[in-house]
Amino acid sequence: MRIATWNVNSVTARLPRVLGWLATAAPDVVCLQELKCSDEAFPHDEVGELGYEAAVHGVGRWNGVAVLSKVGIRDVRRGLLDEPGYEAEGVLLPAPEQRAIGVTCGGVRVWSVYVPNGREPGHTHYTYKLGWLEALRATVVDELPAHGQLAVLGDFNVAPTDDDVWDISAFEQSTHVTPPERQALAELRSAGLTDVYPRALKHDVPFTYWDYRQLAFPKNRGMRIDLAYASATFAGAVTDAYVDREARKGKDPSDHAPVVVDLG
DNA sequence: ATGTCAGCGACACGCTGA
Repeated sequence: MRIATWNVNSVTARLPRVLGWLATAAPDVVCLQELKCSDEAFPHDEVGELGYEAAVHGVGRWNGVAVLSKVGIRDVRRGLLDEPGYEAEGVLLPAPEQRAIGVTCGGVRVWSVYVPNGREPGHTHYTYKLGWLEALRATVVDELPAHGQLAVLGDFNVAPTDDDVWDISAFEQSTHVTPPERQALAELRSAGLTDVYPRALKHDVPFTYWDYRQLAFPKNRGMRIDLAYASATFAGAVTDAYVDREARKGKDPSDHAPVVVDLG
């Protein structure tokens, strides 16, 4: 079974690229992030023509996650256990955002997640990010006993080590690399998950994200922030994993490339 | 050679978030 994750930066703006990639890469299950569309506006018919059912958690404009599957969809769970909302300047948004969806596909439990960006260390959004990662950990702890093969895939907005960014000296005072963010990932792994490290098809580090600005992609100024965190049973079944950096090239790409994981 | 993009409100482009 082939399982992939891709932050598409608007499924509406990216639809031709997404459909083309689904047709060629032919994953059985795909986790998408940053849909920027509602469940009703999601292109269910278009992905359906390629054989996918879709479970969607989105509301429009920002965020939004989905799981597409050719091998069935069961037990859909929208949002995390006790998921925090974003509190800006003392004002708590009325409900959690659309950043996590859990689905069982062909016997594999899959979560598609879009971790909050954090904006800058010390910002209320940064505190929210750390709290959100803790709710993700609690959700994994809640689900792991009932599921052998389980994986959390998505845009984690954290680079696990200094080697996962193009130049650590460019990230002073930045989110994505701070010790508390990395500690939150370490606690997630301690709950029983393994970082499935993809092959680099070019260069020496399998980056998954390159900023649109300043020629970051041609200069390979990237980051590895799209991750697959897998249970022991899932990780033990992995036969291959790679970043499809071809999907970052050409006209109207997302700023993220898909991560593809093959299970034997 | 290239030096950001998407959605929104409102109908032109500035604002927000990434």
